[in-house]
Amino acid sequence: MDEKIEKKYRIGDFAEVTGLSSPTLRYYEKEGLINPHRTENGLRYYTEQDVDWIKFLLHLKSTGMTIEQLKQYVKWRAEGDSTIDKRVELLEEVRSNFEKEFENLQNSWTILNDKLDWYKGKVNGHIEDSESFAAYLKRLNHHE
Amino acid sequence: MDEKIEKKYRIGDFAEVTGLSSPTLRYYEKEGLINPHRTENGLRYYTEQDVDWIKFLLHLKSTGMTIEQLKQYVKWRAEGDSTIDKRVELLEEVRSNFEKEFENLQNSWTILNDKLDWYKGKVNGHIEDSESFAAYLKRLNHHE
DNA sequence: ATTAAACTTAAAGTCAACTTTAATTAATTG
DNA sequence: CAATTAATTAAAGTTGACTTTAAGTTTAAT
Repeated sequence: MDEKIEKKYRIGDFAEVTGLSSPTLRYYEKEGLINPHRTENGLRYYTEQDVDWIKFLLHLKSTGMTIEQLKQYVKWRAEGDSTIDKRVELLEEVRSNFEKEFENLQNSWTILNDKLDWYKGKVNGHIEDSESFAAYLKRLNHHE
Repeated sequence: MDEKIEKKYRIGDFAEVTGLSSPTLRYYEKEGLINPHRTENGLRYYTEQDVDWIKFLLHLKSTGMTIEQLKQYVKWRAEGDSTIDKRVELLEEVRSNFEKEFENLQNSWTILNDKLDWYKGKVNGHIEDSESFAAYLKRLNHHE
C-alpha cells in the first residue's frame, strides 16, 4: 500500500507561500474562509488544495468580493453541487460589478496620463500657459 | 463693466453634481482637499472650478491615491509652479503602482472567467467531472 | 535537557475613509 | 411670518479588514 505523500504546511510556511500573514490566516479561518487540518497536538496544517483555494480566493478578493461574499460562497460550496447555480450567479454579479469598475479605472488612468502630459506640455512650452487642464481635456475630447 | 456670472453651488447641490455627500465634502475640506468660498453668513459655496477639481480628485482617488497623498498634492499645488516637479513625480509613482495593480486585476478577471467557464463546463458536460479547477487552469496555461 | 522559534487562544487595538449625532442658525416656501 | 428645508459645528461612531497583545504550549536545534 503506497500512500501519496502530500506536502503539509504549518501556518508559517503556508503564510509564506500564500503571501498572507499567520494572523490573517487565523482571521480567515475564524470567518470560515478556510479550514486547515490539525495535528494531534492541535497545530494547524494546510495542504496543496488549500494553496489552490487561497490563490483563487485572493483573485476573487481582487475583483472586489468582500469577506462576507466569500463567506457566502464557501458556505454554498460546502453544501454541494445543488448550489452551483447560486455560486455562478454570485460570481457573475461580481464579474459585472468588476467590469463597470474596470471601465472607470481605465478612464481614470487616461485622465491621470492626460494630466501628466499637460504638466509636461506646460513645462516644455508645447501647451500654452493660459490653457487650463479642463480646456485641455475638452480639446482632447476626454470628458468627465 | 460686465461681470461673468459664474454658477455657485451650495453644498447640497455641489454634493449632487459631484456624487459625494455633504458630510464627505466637509470632511475633505477639513483634510484640506478643497477650499470652498463662504457667503457673508458663513454658508459654503462652490464654483465650476471646484467641480473640475473634485472630478479630477476622484480620478486620482480611483487610481489609488490616498487622502494623505492628495493632501500632499494640494499642498504642493498651493505652493505654486516651483513644485511642479514634485507633483509630476508623485503622479508618476501613482501611475506606476496603478499599472502594476491593473495587471493583477486583469489576471484576476481572467481567473474569474475561467472559473465561470469551468462551472458551466461541468454543468453541461464539456468538462470532465474529475478535472479540478487547478488542472483546468493548467490545461489553459492560466497560472497563478 | 535546555532554549529559541513557532505555535495556540481570545480579546483588544488599528487604520482609512467616511458617517452619524446633536444642537443651532440660515434660507426658502406657502 | 410661520414652517419647512438646508445649512453650520465639533465630536463621537461605524465599517471592513486586518494587526497586535498577552499569556501560554509545542516543536526544533544545540
